[in-house]
Amino acid sequence: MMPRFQRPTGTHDILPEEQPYWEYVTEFAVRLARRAGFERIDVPIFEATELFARGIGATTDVVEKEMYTFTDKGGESLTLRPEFTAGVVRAYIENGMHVRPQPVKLYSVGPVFRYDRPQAGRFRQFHQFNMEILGEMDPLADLEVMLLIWDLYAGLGFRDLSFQLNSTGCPRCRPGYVQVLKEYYEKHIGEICEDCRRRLARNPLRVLDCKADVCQPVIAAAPPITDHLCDECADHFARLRGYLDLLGRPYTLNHRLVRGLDYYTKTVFEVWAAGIGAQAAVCGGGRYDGLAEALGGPPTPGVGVAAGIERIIMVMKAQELEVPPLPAPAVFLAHLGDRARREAVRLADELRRAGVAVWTAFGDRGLKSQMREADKRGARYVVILGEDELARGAAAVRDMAASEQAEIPMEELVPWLRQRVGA
RNA sequence: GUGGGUGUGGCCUAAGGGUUAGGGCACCUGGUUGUGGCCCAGGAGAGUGUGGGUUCGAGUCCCACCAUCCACCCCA
Repeated sequence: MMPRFQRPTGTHDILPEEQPYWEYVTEFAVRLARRAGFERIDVPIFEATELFARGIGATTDVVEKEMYTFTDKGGESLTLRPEFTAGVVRAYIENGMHVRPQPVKLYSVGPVFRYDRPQAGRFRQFHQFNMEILGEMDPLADLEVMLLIWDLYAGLGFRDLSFQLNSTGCPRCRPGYVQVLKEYYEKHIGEICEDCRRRLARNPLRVLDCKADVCQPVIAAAPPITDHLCDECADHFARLRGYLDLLGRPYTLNHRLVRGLDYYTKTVFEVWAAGIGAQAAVCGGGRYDGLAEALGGPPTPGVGVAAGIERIIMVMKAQELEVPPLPAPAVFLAHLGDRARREAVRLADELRRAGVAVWTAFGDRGLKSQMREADKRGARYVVILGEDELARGAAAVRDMAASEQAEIPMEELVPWLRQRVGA
C-alpha cells in the first residue's frame, strides 16, 4: 500500500462541520471592526525574514526558535508570518499610508505560523483576527482596541474572562526599571530557578512571568514596573485606566505581564479564558510606538491586538455556546429517466440563477434512493421530475418537513420556490 | 528542546499469547411498478501506526522510530 500522506504536525483540516464556528466568529469580528471604522488589509503570508527579526526582536522566542524560515530560489531568506503586526506596519510604511488621514485603522484575518510543540490550544498553523491603529498616541486608541476585543468576547457570549493589563514603559524609562529589577534579583539570586538566572542576562523582564514555584515569592515582592515609569508613560497609563474605570470595565493590573514581542511600549494586555487548558490567552496586544521607525519608516505610534480564532472556538465549545448552522441546499432535484434528467439540468440552472440553492441528483438511481439522499442533505423541498409530470408540463414538489406534496406547473415553479425559500 | 499518556475499518470500540480481528455509528443496495425519516435484510470497508525482536504462535510481550494528545517552555 502507498504510504499515506498526513497533514504536517501542528496543522489542521477545518472540516465542513467546523465551518459554522469559523464563519460565525470571523463575521462577527469583522462586523465589529468595521463598525468602528476599521478597514481590511491583507498582507503576504510570507515576508523577508529580516522584517520579523527587526520588528519582533532577535532575542525573542518567536524569532529565535519558532519561525518557519526558508530560502527561495532567488536565494532570499523568507519567513512565514508568525504574527500580523510587523507585516501590517511594513505595508503602512511601504504604501505611504502616513499621508492618509491619521490614524489608520486596519484589520486582518488569516493564518500565522509558529514552529512550536503542539498541545491543547497551540498549533503550528493557526488563525488570528488582528486589529491595528496606526498614527495615534492618544490612550483613547488603546482603549478602543481593548473595548472592541472586549465586545467581541462579550458578544460571543463568553463568561469568566480575565482581562490582564500592564505597562511596559518606553525606551526612556524601561532601561532604568530593568536596572532596578536586576539589582533586586541579584540580591535574591540564590532563591530563584536556573532559567531565571539565564533570563536575567538575556531578557530580564521575562523573569517576572516565571512559573517555577521557587521564584514565586521573589516575583511577588519584585518592584513593579508601574512604579518606575517616566512621566509620559505614567500619564498615558493613568489616563487609559481612568477611561476603563469610567466605563466600568473590570481588569486585573498585572505587573508580571510581560509580552514576548520586543516591540511593545507602554500598554500591554492579554485576555485569559478558563477551561481550554494551559494555553489560556485568547488574545494579546498592546502599544508599539517605536516599531515603524525600527522598520525604517517615519516615527508612527501604534496599538493593536491579535485574537486567536482556534482558541475562541475552543472557549465557545467549552462554554457550550451555540452557533447558527450553515444553510443546507433548500431544494433537491430528483429525476427519473433521460428526458427528465435533461429537464432537471435546465431547471437547476434556472433556479440557481434565480438565487435558489439547489442540489441535483447525479447518476441514474431509483426515486427511493434519491429521496433518501434529499433527506440526508436536509433539503426543504424535493422537486420530482418524471415522465408523468413532464407530460403534464409540471413537477411534483414535496415539502419534506410537512410530508406534503403538490404538483406545480413548470412555468410557476421558479417563482413558487423562490418565494418559499426566500431567495 | 524535555517529560508523560495513547495508537485496531471514516468515527467509537471488542478480542484472558492460540482457529479466517468481533460489534456499534456512518456509508451503499434492496424490502416489487416513481417517494425520505423508523424498521428489516444484505453489502462494501481494517490485518491492528511503522520497522525490528521474543515465541511453535503477537493486536496482545520487548525495543526503536513515527504520529497524536497533554504538560513544561512560550504564547494566539
